[in-house]
Amino acid sequence: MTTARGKTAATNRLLARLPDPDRRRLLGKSIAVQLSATDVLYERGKRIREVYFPTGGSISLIATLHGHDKLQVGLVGDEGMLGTSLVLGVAIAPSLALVQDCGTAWQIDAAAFREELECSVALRSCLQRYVHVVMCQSAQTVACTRFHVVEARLARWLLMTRDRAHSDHFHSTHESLASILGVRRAGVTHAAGSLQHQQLIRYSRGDITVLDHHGLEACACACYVANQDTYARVMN
Amino acid sequence: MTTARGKTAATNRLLARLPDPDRRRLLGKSIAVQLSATDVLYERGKRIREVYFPTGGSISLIATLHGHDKLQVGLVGDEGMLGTSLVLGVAIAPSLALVQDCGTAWQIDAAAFREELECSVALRSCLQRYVHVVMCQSAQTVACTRFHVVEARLARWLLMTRDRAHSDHFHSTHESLASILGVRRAGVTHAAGSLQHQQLIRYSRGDITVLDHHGLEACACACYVANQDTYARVMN
DNA sequence: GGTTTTTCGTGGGGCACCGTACAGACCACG
DNA sequence: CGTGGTCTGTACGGTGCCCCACGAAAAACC
Repeated sequence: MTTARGKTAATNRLLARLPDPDRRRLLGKSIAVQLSATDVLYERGKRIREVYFPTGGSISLIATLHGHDKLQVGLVGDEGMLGTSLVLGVAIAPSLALVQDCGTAWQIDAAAFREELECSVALRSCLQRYVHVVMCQSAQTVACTRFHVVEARLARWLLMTRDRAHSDHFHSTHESLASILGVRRAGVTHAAGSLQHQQLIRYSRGDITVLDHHGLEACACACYVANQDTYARVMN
Repeated sequence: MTTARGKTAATNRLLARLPDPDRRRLLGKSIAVQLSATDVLYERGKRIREVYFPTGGSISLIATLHGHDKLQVGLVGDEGMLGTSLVLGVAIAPSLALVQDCGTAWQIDAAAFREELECSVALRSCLQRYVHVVMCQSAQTVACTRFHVVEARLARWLLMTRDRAHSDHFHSTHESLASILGVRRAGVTHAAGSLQHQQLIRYSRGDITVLDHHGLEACACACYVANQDTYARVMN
């Protein structure tokens, strides 16, 4: 309910878990960058040149099927990182990564990141655990996308984005939501209209406000809570 | 087309990539086990006690949604391994793993496996790459499950299982296929009937024979080839 | 201030698949 | 040889979403 505009010092939750020396050494090799909406950070199959630790905003991981259909397969904010492949020693991006909600991030050169991985046991351990979380969530998403109706999946997306925006207010049109959920634009209009009718959200021309996130949770599929649990269980 | 019943010395393709000394040391700590159909190797959320390197047969990774709906999210044979989580330092299984097609595997105690991971750079590198492959395939599966029709997904599954069985003949009822694909049993009957009508497969009471795998590939979604490409590209 | 662009609402016809149910065919077992 | 269990074929009404399309309203641009 709180809009959380307290502008807490921008941090990344993965980096926050590192011992001070390790984090400091990593940040020493990093630069703070601004991520603007629709920026393309990775393209599927292409080389990963930098990794990112978001400290605000969110990045969408998108799968494309032979050019036409698109679908979001992951959403990364300050709870995660971009470039998990490098943690596994592969410098190829598995999917398109584009900025959904503008924000900031720590950017590190791929080679420098690899060096740090070698040096820091804590970094390796932390990021490998995160990769595991991503794999679990990915499996969950397969089933979710198959079985759950658009309205529930939309509610889940709204909650996830809200968490990463640290705000009840963010931006996304029905059109882009359709591509995220892998449905028609009209399908989103219908589902969003229903949520608005239930007084759970309010939106107008791309401006979305979450009015009642508890109500939204009730509307969303259990995948939202399941993913949160996975993160908490594995990372602690 | 060849039934490949040549019973080539049972090997695991991941282990085959290791330098001789590393592989020998790992196998020294392993035992050969028989996997029987419907054996449960892992349960979601529970501790992983052993890892497996299949040398025959196939194991199904299954996501369950709040008890009811089931769906296969991965299929592992002699091209892969079970227990990828341990490669990431997590001893918790992300999904249910049960034997689909009986066969054999090398089994290694989790602790011993961890030791080997520490020792062998080649093992680490190889398995981390494999984890990356799994992540890519998982992303593909999300989109596939969302967009592709049952017949195409069934065809893909038949091809994948055929590859892992190293045979055009294997066993699975419409009922179990329904749970794998996340559709009704009647839906499988319909799709399988269509494939049989096209002379691509023949089946009877659970016995499935692939008659024309090139024709099946034409029927299957591009995800089959895409996953093969991913494996080849990343592992080489 | 008028025109274009973006965003959202809505409608009709169609398709893939669902839930359920029943019946025939084949196999195993006593 | 009969009986029961397993596996498969099929049918019917219903639903969620598709494709296509048109219209309205708000914002952006000149």
